Amino acid sequence: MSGTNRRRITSKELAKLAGVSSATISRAFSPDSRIGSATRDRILAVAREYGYQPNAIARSLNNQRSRLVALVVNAIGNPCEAEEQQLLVHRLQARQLLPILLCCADHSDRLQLMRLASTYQVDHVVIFSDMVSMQDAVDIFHTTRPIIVSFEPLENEDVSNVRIDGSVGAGEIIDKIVGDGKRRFAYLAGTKSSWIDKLRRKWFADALARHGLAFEAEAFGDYSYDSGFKEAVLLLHRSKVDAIICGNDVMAIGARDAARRVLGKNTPEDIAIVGQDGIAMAGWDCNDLTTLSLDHAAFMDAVVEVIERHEAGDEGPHSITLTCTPRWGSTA
Amino acid sequence: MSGTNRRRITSKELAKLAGVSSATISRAFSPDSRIGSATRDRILAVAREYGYQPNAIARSLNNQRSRLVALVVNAIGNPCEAEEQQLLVHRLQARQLLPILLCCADHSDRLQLMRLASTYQVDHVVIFSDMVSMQDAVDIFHTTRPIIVSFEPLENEDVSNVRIDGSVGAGEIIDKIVGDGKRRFAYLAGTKSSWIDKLRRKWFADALARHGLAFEAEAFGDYSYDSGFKEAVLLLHRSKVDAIICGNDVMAIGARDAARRVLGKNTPEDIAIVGQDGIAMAGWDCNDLTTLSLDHAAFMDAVVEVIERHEAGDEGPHSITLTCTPRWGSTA
DNA sequence: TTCGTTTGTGTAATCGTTTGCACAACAATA
DNA sequence: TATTGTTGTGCAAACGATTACACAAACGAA
Repeated sequence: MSGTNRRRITSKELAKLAGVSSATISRAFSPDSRIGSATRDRILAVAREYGYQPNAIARSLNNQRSRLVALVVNAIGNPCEAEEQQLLVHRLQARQLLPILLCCADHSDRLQLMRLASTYQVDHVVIFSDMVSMQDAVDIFHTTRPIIVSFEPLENEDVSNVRIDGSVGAGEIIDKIVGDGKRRFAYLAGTKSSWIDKLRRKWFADALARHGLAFEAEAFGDYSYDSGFKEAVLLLHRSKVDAIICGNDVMAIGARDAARRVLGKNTPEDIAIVGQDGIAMAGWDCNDLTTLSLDHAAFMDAVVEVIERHEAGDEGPHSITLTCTPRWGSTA
Repeated sequence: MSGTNRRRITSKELAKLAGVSSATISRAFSPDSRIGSATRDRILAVAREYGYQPNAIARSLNNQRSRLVALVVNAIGNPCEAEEQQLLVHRLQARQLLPILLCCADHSDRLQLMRLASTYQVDHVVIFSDMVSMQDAVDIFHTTRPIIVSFEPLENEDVSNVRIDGSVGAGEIIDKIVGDGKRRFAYLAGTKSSWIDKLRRKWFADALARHGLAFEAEAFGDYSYDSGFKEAVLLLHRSKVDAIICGNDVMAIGARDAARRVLGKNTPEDIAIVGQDGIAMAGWDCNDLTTLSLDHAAFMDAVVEVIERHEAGDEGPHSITLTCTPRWGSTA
């Protein structure tokens, strides 16, 4: 009930109250273990009365399984990651797995943070952040069943991963824009160091190459609206591009606003602007962005699929590849 | 190094390797404990060599302190919560506290979820969600140092909390809009059942009352853009309001788009639209929303302040109140 | 009746730390 | 030299569960 007692009751104490041994208490809470159903019912009743719940920390120590999952992300504030995390957290919760969030943005010491999480004996690790090297992650979590990485830089490691391939979708988008008469492309990257971003850029660069074109200008932001706005202004002042491919949707919205407000250019007539991610906001009436979109639900299904295989004892490595598709808006 | 050994080395094993007892290993990792500095250095060196880190699960069991913090939120996808969570997670990480995320949206069984988290002996709980009753939270986490609730329905409980008061700011916004000649107000609520939303509505209703006005129409959404859009359309079709106060910024953006696109009404001339939260997106050039804004950083500072007092052993209850201020845009 | 099997329960070891207590070595003091 | 203090270390008992093993009771079959 609304007990205000500070201390939690232990299985040994409950055992005394129910007139059994603590082993029997434990069995009452394990779905398939040899125990009389009368005993179980009685124990569960007494447990409810005294608010007893088995201590997960103690259980984890004994089991060698914590049912904790470390989620290594860049920034929750980024809508794309937020949408994905939301979906993943729900899927984990449905499986009685609890997510521990590690946020790598800003100047936190990422390695130390991962080391800290690893001391909690997490059962799984999902790396979304491209700010940590895969090798560091593998080293630090060497004891955890091999980690899952969300993107894949090369086919180098024997690490389970979920890979995103947008090359085909990027091709379709470039075809359309070139078909509309645009020839002078710029790439507005998420970050300078991100390998994810380098891969994504390559999808579009390859598609351009098939038309005998290449990026005329480059700029680097930080995945934020403000950086998209600011870099687009600079870009459009120093070169005469008529199409900008952006590292994500939020930057694309920033770039669109910059083009419209500062340069007086409209999409798609004066300039084509393309985002990446396919976040919900891109589809809002006020944005209506053309974007290379990923099915986030399918993405997270894939992540969970790998986790479940690991749970089942099949350590893989497993690899699942997903593709991105264009979502057409009025900006390109 | 890049060891691929599955099992983690224990303090007892390391003790053998270093020629000491496991107690000494433990002391080497405790900042202020009686241990010779030569011994400590040697142990730390050997530990690094074999990749030893103390097992936090075992430590938690012994210490009765897990350094885990449960964050009970509605939805990470909601930008306002995402921004706040981001700030909070950083502050926690800086204190070597790890956040466990409980996401209450959708149809997950919130109570069971909280019970699950409570078995992990979390040191603190922060309730952001208004989908769980405070009483449930207090009951389930009765063993944890009293929980922190982000808003406060009434002065009813002896629970530490951080309270948001927007009454003054809401008054300023209403004054401005009434001064601009608007008289017919609607409230587009976040949800029907949320007590947070009821409080927020009251701030504006009280301000209207001072002008001898009241809300002429009401509608209920779910804090999403789509619900803001849809409900605004219905609202504007069935009543002749010239000002809409929305439950959050995202719905306000949806309402603004609906007014513009479906009804052909512009802000602020034809209709005033006001948001709440003060998320970054509200300030984007394409939105430029007038909103009752909260300083999220100060908010999270306050949450951490309470956590730190609890950590220091002062269980309070503590209460901190923050106020909201208008952020003027072009929609009102 | 007697033996083998099934069922339900208790005993005790284990998971990997931390920490109170005891004690040896050594330094400082009288 | 004998007497205190101070340091550094080990021993062993927690912390709160789970589970292999042992065993008694109940049951069916011969």
